[in-house]
Amino acid sequence: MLASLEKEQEEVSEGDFLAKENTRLDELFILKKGWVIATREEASGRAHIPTVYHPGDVIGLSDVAFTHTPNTIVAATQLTICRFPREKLTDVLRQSPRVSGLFLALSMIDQALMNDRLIVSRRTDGYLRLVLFLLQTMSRLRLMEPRLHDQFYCPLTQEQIGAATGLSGVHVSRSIKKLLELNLIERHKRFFRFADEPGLNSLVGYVDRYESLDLSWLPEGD
Amino acid sequence: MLASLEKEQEEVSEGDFLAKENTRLDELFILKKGWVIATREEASGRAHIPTVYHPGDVIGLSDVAFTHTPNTIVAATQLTICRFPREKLTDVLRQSPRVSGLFLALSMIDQALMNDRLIVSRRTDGYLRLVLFLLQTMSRLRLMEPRLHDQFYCPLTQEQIGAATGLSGVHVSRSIKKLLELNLIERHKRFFRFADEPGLNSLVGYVDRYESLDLSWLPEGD
DNA sequence: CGGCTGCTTGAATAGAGTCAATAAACGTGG
DNA sequence: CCACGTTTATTGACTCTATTCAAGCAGCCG
Repeated sequence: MLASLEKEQEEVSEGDFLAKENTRLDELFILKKGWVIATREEASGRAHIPTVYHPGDVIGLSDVAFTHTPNTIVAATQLTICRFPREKLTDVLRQSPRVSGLFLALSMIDQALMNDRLIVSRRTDGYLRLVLFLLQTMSRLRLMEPRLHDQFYCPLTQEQIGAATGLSGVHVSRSIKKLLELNLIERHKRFFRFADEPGLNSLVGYVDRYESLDLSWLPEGD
Repeated sequence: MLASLEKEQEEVSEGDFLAKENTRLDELFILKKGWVIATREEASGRAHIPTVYHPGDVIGLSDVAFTHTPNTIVAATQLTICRFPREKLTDVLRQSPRVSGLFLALSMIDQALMNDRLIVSRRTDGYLRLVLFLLQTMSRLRLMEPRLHDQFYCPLTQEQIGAATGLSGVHVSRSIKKLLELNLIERHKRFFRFADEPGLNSLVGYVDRYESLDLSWLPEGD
């Protein structure tokens, strides 16, 4: 079932749009390769990135239920994607209780991650938002590529990291510096390495949600 | 189908717990009457309220996918609830594509609302967080009780509103004062009335997500 | 070797938090 | 019905931290 959804792959260039703000989004995308960001301009004019998508993610699960999406969805790197028209979602619901449950689970997971981000976004200490960003990104990437161990390449500019964490680009730079000085991370260009992951975890009380999944309630069969 | 889920109602007293942090949550709750808050203590020790539930909400949709919930779920008022064991979710997935889709839609809606909150939480202007809180709450309550028009009773203390918006209790008081001075709202005790709803909307670029739902992709039948 | 973009650093500003003191509202029991 | 104590709300003074503006510094590509 899932395989049938991923028949036709498609390449997308960096900077291309998968969806534009205030338009109807009538398909989902399954991201096979690359990073995607959802951006949104806020009333004050500042750009925000509510979500960053990584390989394996289903893009648009929080948008298809609405007549128009509030987000602009952009390829942050070169991509490989599979399109997933909305009617196919209807088919899935009709035909496969298990895959339906998986979609529901995905949505729940996204919500849990966003909850964690929401809490941290409300603290004043900005560098902790960066810490959570790094930890969540690492966890997510490890899911698909366990061999990454303790480091990853972040294709986003510091300005974009700021938009994703709610900091100004300037402050992202300062926060990285602080983490370097505390010997919590190392960095070479856009590679980040965790020098002291337990230390980072305890700073924000981080829990890897992927490690505490319980999907025993999913129906068996296809 | 849905009716069968709501057979046995149950009363819960204010202050009672529906779930405790770091325990397994193996049932959902359908909230019939009253307000419920999910609370969480953050690393620094400050209390946060990531979600406030209102009549009609399904409580715990972001928690059942995990072996333990990060949230403590508390009755903010006297409640009427229906329990919804996790196995029943499995039944729903197996038996009713449409209700499965509805659950998925609910989860998507929650996500969209949280996205809006996340964006606003990242701005510095605190009184705007309060504005969004009021607007989202009003929209949500109107869903079930359209006759409310432009006012509602908020059973939460200002300290709790602060925990829900990411402000200190003190600052909630100041922000309310500011909105009163701008003639955007009126207030009598814990009743809030919108004196200028368009004005409030434009402050935060508010969009009522409930009014832009598109559920045409839900399968027909039960 | 320019010219671009992205990163770093400094100084000044603005806004939210904290602490603390008061005032108002609410509930309880006499 | 009133007096008391507790909780909740308001206000002021001060601190701390992220932002903004601005200038300088890489690093990359043509």
